[in-house]
This record gives sequence, C-alpha cells and structure tokens, in this order.
Amino acid sequence: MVSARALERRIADSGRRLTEPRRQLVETMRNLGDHFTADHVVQEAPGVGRATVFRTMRLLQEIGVLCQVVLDDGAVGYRLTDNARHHHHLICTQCGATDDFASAGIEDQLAEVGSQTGFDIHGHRLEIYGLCTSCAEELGCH
Amino acid sequence: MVSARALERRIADSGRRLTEPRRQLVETMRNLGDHFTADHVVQEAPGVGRATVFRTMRLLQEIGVLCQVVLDDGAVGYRLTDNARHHHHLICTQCGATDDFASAGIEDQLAEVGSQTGFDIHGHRLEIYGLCTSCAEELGCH
DNA sequence: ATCAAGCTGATACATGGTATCAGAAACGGG
DNA sequence: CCCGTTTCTGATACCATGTATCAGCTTGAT
Repeated sequence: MVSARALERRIADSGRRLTEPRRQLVETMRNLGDHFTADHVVQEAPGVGRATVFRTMRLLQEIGVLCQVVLDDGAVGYRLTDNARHHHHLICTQCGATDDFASAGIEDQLAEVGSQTGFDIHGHRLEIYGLCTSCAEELGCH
Repeated sequence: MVSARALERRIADSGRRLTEPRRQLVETMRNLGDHFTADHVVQEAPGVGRATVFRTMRLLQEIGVLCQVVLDDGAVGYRLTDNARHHHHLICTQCGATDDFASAGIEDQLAEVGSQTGFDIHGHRLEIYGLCTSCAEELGCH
C-alpha cells in the first residue's frame, strides 16, 4: 500500500498545493483498499465536494499515482499505485481484487505489432480478467 | 466492411427477431464507418428511440459483431467487426481510425502471465494507441 | 502579514446508459 | 392468412460519471 506521505509528497512535488481536501481524499482512497469507484470516494469523504473529488482524482492520474481500471463489463474503477511506471492489471471478475503486473515479453510483442503494421505506437492499455487464486479455489470446490 | 445481410443473419440466427429498427440501426452503423459513438448512432437514426439504440448495440455486442473500443482518454467508441473471433484494436489517436489485429505471440505471453501469477485467466482487453501511417506522415513532414 | 495564484464547493449541465411499462410488431401454428 | 404469444419498441424517467462556471476561501512564497 502506498503511504499517505508519499502521495502527499508527489502532489507537492508536482507544483500543486497540498490542501486539506486533497489530504483527506488521499487518506480516503487508501482506506478503500485495492479498488474503488469515484462514487465510493464521494461517499466516504463527506466533507469534500463532488467536483473536488473528481478534480483530485484527475490530478492523481496526471501525476501517475492513480490508475483507471476498465472492468470486463466496461465499467471504470480506480486504484492507487505504488509507482508511476508502466504496468497492467489483473482483475478478479468475482471479487474485484486487482493486482499490477508488468511483462517485458508483452512489451516486445507489442513492438512487433508496431513494426508489422506500420503503426507508430505511443501507448496501450491492457487489462486481464480472471479469477484470483482464492476465488478460483472457492468456485472450483463446490 | 461487414455486409448488412451478414449482420441481419447473425441477429436472426441468435434467436432474436429481425425488426425494422434493428435493420435500420445496422445500416446506420455501417454508414458510420470504422468507428463511432453511441451518440452518433442516435443522431443518424432519427426514427429509432434512444433506448432501442442502446439495446440494439448491447445485442450486437452479445452476438459478437460490435466491439467496444476504449480510447486513450477513457472514452468509449464502437466498431462493427467482420467476425466474432478474439482480436484487439489499433487506434489512431489523431484521426480515430481503428483496425483489428490478433497476435498469437501476445496470447502466449498472457498465458505465461497466468501461470506465473496463479490467476485463472478468462479474458483480456488490449487497445493499442498510436498514429496510423497517413497521420504519421502528415505530422512527421511539416 | 500580505497577496496573487490556485483551489474549493455549489450548482448547473452534459453524456452514456438502464428501468419501466403500455402498446406495437414478429413469426410459428393452425 | 390470421391469430396469439412472445418479443420488441418508444417515451419517459432515472442513475452514474464527469465537466464548466464562478464567487469566495486557502496556500505558501515573499
């Protein structure tokens, strides 16, 4: 879990102001665990205005500590991330648990697609859906 | 481009009724080209109710002839597809042009991720963003 | 302590999509 | 070809997610 201190530091270092609502929202998101929706944040931060929640979530995405996660039904969730490095998501379709991963092999394959198609590739988005180990066990047994 | 006949056949074969509004919407989407939004379809099919547009688009997704395309800003577009087989999208961030592609290499890498993480992988979603050849030329020259 | 810049909350709005329900159309059986 | 069941439609209302605006409040550099 990312520390509140690190997140606050990232905000300040990006040249933005470290305000009370932003501090509150960071704390709220940390408490919400490994995946949450914008609405969860609105609900759990009652003192903070709706617009500020969305603005702050956008800001956190811009500085690379909050990721959008596209679920398998197309709904969008969010997730705090430990680092701003490139990564993808493993999403449990049963319980919603989300993990980050990176794979050099996949990046290589994507570069390959670029050179084969003539497309000048700038970025990509990859989400993997399945069952986490504990949900797989539960569903496998009964 | 998928033929209207093929699309109508897919609807009938799935056990649904081939109604006039559905025929119209299929034709509208074909006319909209390789990428469009739900709103485009609503605009271009004035005789058809909004709810029916969304219902029909869901139905076409269910039978595998319409794909959601997640753009790099998170907005959702749609695209008719020639076949229901698994594939991914190459999306030009400049002009919006979208192409399908498939890569056995990528599928292999994903299986690898599954066996390394213990995740029971059921599916995934991959969108690649960049510049199509004509946009890359245009931007590269001037 | 001051003050400009940046941020906030309220409100209104835009967009994308679903629920409901009475009435209309499709299509298989006679 | 008509009839009845089932499915579908359109209108409407609604919800979720997010943005624009703007007056007033905070922040933090000086």
